Amino acid sequence: MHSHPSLRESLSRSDIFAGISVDKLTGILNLGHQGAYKTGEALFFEGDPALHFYLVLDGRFKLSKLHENGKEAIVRYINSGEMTAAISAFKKKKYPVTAYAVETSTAVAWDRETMMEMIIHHPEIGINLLGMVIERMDDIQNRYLELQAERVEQRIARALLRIMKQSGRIMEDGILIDFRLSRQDIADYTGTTLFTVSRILSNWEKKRWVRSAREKITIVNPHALVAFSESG
Amino acid sequence: MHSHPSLRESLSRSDIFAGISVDKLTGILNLGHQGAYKTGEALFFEGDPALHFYLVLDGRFKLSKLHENGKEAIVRYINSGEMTAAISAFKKKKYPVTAYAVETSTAVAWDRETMMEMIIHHPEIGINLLGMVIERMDDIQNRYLELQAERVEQRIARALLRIMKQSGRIMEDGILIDFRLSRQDIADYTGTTLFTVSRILSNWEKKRWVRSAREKITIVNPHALVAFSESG
DNA sequence: CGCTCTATTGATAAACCTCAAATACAGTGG
DNA sequence: CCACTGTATTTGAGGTTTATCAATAGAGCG
Repeated sequence: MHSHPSLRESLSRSDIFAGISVDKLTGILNLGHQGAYKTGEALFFEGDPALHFYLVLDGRFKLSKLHENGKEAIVRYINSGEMTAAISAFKKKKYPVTAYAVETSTAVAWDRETMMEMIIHHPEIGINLLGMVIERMDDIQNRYLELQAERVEQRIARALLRIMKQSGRIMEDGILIDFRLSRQDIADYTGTTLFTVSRILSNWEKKRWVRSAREKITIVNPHALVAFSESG
Repeated sequence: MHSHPSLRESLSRSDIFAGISVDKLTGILNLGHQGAYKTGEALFFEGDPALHFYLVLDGRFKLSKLHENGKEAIVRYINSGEMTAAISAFKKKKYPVTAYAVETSTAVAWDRETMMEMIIHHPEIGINLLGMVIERMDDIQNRYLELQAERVEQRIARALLRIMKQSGRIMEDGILIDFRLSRQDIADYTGTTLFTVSRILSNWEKKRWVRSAREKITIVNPHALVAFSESG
């Protein structure tokens, strides 16, 4: 079957399926389910019974957790080419995890059993997955440490730099963060309030470190931000 | 080779090697390096060049990260039967991760290559590892959310309950946390200061929720703590 | 019995949240 | 093209939580 050639392209470019031969990829592909998602739509809710492993082909999702007191924490952004898994793939859990599309997006999904089959037949996939998860774990552990050890302003600096690295687009006047990112989003990502984010961004705007509009942020002076984020 | 029978016992009881046949286990064992660690000794520093995957046979370690400003965050405790990996198994990283023995402990270690070999030959191990890492990820993500969304007192309540579940020993007068746990440790685990922890524990002691001595804590009324941790 | 490490407690201050009110902006339908 | 409506954002005032600093007390160890 020679159906999805560009899709197969995406797969072989992803970290997870790197090094898997073309015919194997075709087989893997045929086991997955493709879907399209509009902004705000959920890729999965925690507890989704059927599909558990997702590869983002195009677009971007935000992975967030909702606390019972109403506060939301953005765990990470999942960009195209990246995978994510609903934790319930392995276990039921307390606070719901949800992946919302941040822009129009497409993704492929596999259910748990299929994925396990794939790993059994191609252990490299398991190793790649393991590497990915360990890397993410390291990321969240670092942010956990930063949340404990740093002040809000420093955390926001790091957040912007992280997001910039992943999703920045170079423009003449700086590096534009290439999707709708509100003050509230930044607050949820850094563990503060939209008010505090607003004040800090205003302050940075005066210093010409950033320029911002409604849900759009351009980093004008990344160097200054880096220096600040590292010195506190 | 019929050397370490009790060690093999430990392996087959661990989540990672569950379902692996006895002769395979013997082979796996012979590839690992055993070590003994006194309280305070490091199982690994991040960047340890040789050994990367560790199974705790006996005792307990604390996995912590040190921020450049001197603050320490305890990422989790690793109890006997549990595995942990130095992240540098896959990538170099910024803040050092270190695993310190909290009591006299023993562990087996495998290097990266050996572990990869094992996974290639026994993909179930890869799947088990993946499940373990995803579960830990879920744990740290939950704590990340709680750190953002909850007040100190609530976080300390949850911390004590978590640690109690993992390492509690039932006594006549309550559930004793069975290793040296200082106010500073609790502070590093919950993202606060030893002073605040001390005040809160004193307060709880008045309410008869806990009893505490130097580096020893007994939970007298777990029910009250649970109720408090869930209501805020 | 002195030394060192841990814990307690009080006073003070800083960082940040909360709430309120005003303003700016984007998209929509006429 | 414009008015309208619903968000997003800004900014200020005031309060709360929690960190910081200092000083003291207690526990274990050689």
